[in-house]
Amino acid sequence: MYDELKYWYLRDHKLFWTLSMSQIKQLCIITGFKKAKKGDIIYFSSSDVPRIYLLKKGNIKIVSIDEGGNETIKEILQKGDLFGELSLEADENVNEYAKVLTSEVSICSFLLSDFEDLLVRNPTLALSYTKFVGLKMKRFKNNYSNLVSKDAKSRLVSFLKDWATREGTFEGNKVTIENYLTQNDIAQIICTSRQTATLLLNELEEKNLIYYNRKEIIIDDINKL
Amino acid sequence: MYDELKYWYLRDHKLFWTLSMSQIKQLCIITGFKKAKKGDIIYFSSSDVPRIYLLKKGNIKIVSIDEGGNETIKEILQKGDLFGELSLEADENVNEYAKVLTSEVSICSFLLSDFEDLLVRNPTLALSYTKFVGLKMKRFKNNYSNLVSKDAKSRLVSFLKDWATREGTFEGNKVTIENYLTQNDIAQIICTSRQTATLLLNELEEKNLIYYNRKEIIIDDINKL
DNA sequence: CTTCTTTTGTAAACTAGCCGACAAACCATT
DNA sequence: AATGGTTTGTCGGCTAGTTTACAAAAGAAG
Repeated sequence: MYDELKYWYLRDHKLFWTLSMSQIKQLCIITGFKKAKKGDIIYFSSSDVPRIYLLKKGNIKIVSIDEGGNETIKEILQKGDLFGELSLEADENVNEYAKVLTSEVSICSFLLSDFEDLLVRNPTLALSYTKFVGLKMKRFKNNYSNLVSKDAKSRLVSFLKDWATREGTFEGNKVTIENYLTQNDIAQIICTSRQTATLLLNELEEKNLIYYNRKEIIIDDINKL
Repeated sequence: MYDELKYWYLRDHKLFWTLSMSQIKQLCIITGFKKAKKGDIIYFSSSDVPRIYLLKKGNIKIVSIDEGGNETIKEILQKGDLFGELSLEADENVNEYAKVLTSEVSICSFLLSDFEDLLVRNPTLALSYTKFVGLKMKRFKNNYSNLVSKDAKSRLVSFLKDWATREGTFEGNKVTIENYLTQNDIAQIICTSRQTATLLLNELEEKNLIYYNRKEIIIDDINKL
């Protein structure tokens, strides 16, 4: 029963598609499972043994705290995303944790060491995993060059577009996004101050390009944005 | 004879340490080899078949051109670094090329497909490679957060420190770096304008923290920087 | 409904760093 | 030693975006 559950949890993720049910079962690498609710903080780095986490349901943000004590949003994760020691190397000096954004999330995790074993025994999986990490790197690179070459406004627009395509529900060119972020969150994601983000969002709303409130964001026509 | 050469070229890289000579020889994956000199441009993305490159000697910069036509430095590579389709996935929409910085460089390359085969057959290598890519991602993340939270001055300082530890020759706390970058290059690396970089470098020099010229940079005491 | 907390809206002052422009210094080549 | 190209130095003017500060609005909790 419970094994079957585990199976589906992993099977869901495209990374594990190639594995047979018995393989996953045999390896039985899921060692942790937890639920959490809005506002909860999940420490994962520098805590006991290194793990890899799979977000099964809901949304979380990965936040890091620098010496000065101010927090930066590193990533926003949705259902199906992996996080934790993705580089397969424990790293103490990073001070990151996850914060729950939606009303309820469920997360499962497995030990890094177990995962390594799995990779060594399944070269094809190892290859897909490498591509997966590579893809993540590309996204980062992309963010980076946006930050370098574009201003806050276009950063906001491309963030909204990205968010829409990843999570929005489309009706033609009209997209509705369930909004689990505060304007402050958005500001941090696009690397600007809260005030500037507010300003820009209102500007977009005045031009009738978007409709914003705390529950949802509606983009009237994603091509016009 | 030539095979032996290939062997050493790969063997040199820590990634390939675990492989035996016969393994490398058998796989015989090195399919390209070229020399180039200062100012030369090496196209690698979107050109014919995807490859992975290994910089054997000298320094190059990876540059990308955006729609507007202005170039951004993505990375500075030194002897021993890998570049190209590291994420194992060809990607046309990135417009990147490499530009030679030092008087002479040599580069060898192999086909992405050959490398994939190698990875599938050597799970341990696959694992190290994944860690290698992961490490690269961490560096990027680090740059990113520097850009977000630090000003130009501290970005310059941390770049100099990083450069020094990677390539400088130490005499106690005094470091000498062979300078193959122009101030414009440095400016692009730390994401600022050429003028600001000049200003900051001169400022550091006035305070006797560094000594700068076109051939070398001497950091008087890396701890005081 | 009242109170408290979080989120959003707005405005004014300030500043880091960009941009354009130009001169001086340096380097390579003939 | 003359020429031409690249790199470095320097100066204001300018602007995107920060910071500080306060108020209004929206939720959450009793």
